[in-house]
Amino acid sequence: MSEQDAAGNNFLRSIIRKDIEAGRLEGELVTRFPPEPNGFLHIGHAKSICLNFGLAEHFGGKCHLRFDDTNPAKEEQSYIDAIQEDITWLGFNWSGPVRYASDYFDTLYEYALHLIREGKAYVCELSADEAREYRGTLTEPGRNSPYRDRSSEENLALFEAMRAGEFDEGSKVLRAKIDMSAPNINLRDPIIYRIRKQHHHQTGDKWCIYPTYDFTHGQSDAIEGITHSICTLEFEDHRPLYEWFIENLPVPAQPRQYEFARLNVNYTVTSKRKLKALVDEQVVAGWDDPRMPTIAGMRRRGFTPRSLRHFCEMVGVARSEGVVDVAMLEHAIRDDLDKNAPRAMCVMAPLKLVITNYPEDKVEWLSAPGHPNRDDLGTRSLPFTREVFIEQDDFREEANKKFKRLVLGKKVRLRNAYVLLAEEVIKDAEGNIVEVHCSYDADTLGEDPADGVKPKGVIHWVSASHGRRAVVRCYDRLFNHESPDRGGEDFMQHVNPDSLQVFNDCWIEPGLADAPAESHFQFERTGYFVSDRIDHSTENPVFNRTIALRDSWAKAGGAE
RNA sequence: UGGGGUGUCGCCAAGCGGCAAGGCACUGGGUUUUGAUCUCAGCAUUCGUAGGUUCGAAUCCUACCACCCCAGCCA
Repeated sequence: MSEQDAAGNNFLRSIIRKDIEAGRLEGELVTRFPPEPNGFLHIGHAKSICLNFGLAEHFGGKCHLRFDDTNPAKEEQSYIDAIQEDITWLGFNWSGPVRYASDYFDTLYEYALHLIREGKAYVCELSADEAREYRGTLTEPGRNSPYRDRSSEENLALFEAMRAGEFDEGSKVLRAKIDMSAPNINLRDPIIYRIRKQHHHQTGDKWCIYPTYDFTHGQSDAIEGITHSICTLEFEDHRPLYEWFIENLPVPAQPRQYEFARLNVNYTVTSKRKLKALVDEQVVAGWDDPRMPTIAGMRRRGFTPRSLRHFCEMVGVARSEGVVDVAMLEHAIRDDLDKNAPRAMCVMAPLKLVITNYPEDKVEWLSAPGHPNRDDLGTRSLPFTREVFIEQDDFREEANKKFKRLVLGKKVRLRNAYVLLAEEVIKDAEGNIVEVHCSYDADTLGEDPADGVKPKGVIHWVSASHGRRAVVRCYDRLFNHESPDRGGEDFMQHVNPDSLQVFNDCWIEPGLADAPAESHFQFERTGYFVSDRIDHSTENPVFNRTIALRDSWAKAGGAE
């Protein structure tokens, strides 16, 4: 086993390995990723995707994509489309066609009839409220429904009438007859079919009764020959029911369910319900807003499939619930982009520098590496001119020795260019610094100054005459509370009001405007950015900040 | 005072009776035309607690404690 494998090792791999060794797998490993199309996929789903597809990849098996579409009231075709795009973007390919639990509605209906004929299911006419009462509580057993002992014939007739649309929604349900006194509430005659006079995105108006999750999932797994059905911990209590159906129905295979702990990340929410609320209440611009922990949002923010997959690998798979520090996610994307993103320069809050000893009309095209330690990323040309922009934060009239940038009367190196000396500050009537006049040392291109005194600072810059205007959006965490979830409905109160900051007067090196949408860069000394996949164009460049560079100076209070 | 789970470093997480991996975070040193990267070093005498078995226990046994999930005709 390679080190890589050892890192990705987890209890599920052990289980599968043992199954293979014991010859319990007749064919190959088959897993599935079963999203309900009622929202966009989020980072937690990414973990499940990496797990299910990753397991199949690792053991040379297959992974199906199956939409768990048993509740037409909440589902939409648009979500189906988005989910497929997310999975593909992450770099996974499902085996065979896109599948739907609704593909099996006919079979599921037959299974229900089978249960009825066996005396193991009945039509119940208790209202929802009554059913709740009869169900008992966590500590008290339930009571049998008065409809529990109908004959198979009567149940068959009633169920068929349900299917024919003869009853109102909520008036009747089909229940499995198991045990109303079971300590596991899921076994207290669970509802397996309910009446929903709803148009279904896949089956249209063919059905007015829909099977529940419990009655659908395991049987769908069996029909598809899923060998290991992996879900999150909250379904653990459903496993006995999953097994009950498999045992009591003429299904073609015997899948097994295994559970793992879902992913939680601090300073964020991973609940489709809450994410939908953020969209519906327009706290964000949409499911793919760069601040959203959705896969589409993170993509737009500038995360890469590789970084997300690496993150999921780092996080691991286990059965203990915990909260992963966002710092780990941030590490994953920085790590990837540091290695792979070409470098560029962008000034976000410009201050004009006039290099007084540089000829007015002169333009030098300086060569700069695409990446400091990757020659394969080539070089780029930077126009050097008399007037350049630097960051306002990179100049001070006076400063202590810790400030390694431009100070009046001191020297600094312009990244990939010359060393210059700040000689004069020009201010407006209010005393604001308007521009700084400097002189440059023509012998310092790629060389240290002749006097041997090396400037301690290096700052980025963009030609004022040849640079291009750009809009840069900086994103911060959407919530300013470590666990916005806790305490129930109040997560909206923790929304960070400053999660988006737009810079409209940014200057980028000219070549950057030609970047295609969704290109990743490191703006040196600033952070990692991506050209927006929707709004960016050569005419109107728009970049999103994916993540800032680590900044030990700021951390130590340097920016004070 | 039901059932099902989980408890190993600030956060994830290996470990499966032989003497506590790794990653993130953090701290300190070095390199550096990015206060980035890289690099070196440090970071659990201890595994929820208390007993017990054993030459030996995070790993086995017992009891206790804490936290999570379950009473949708959601998934």
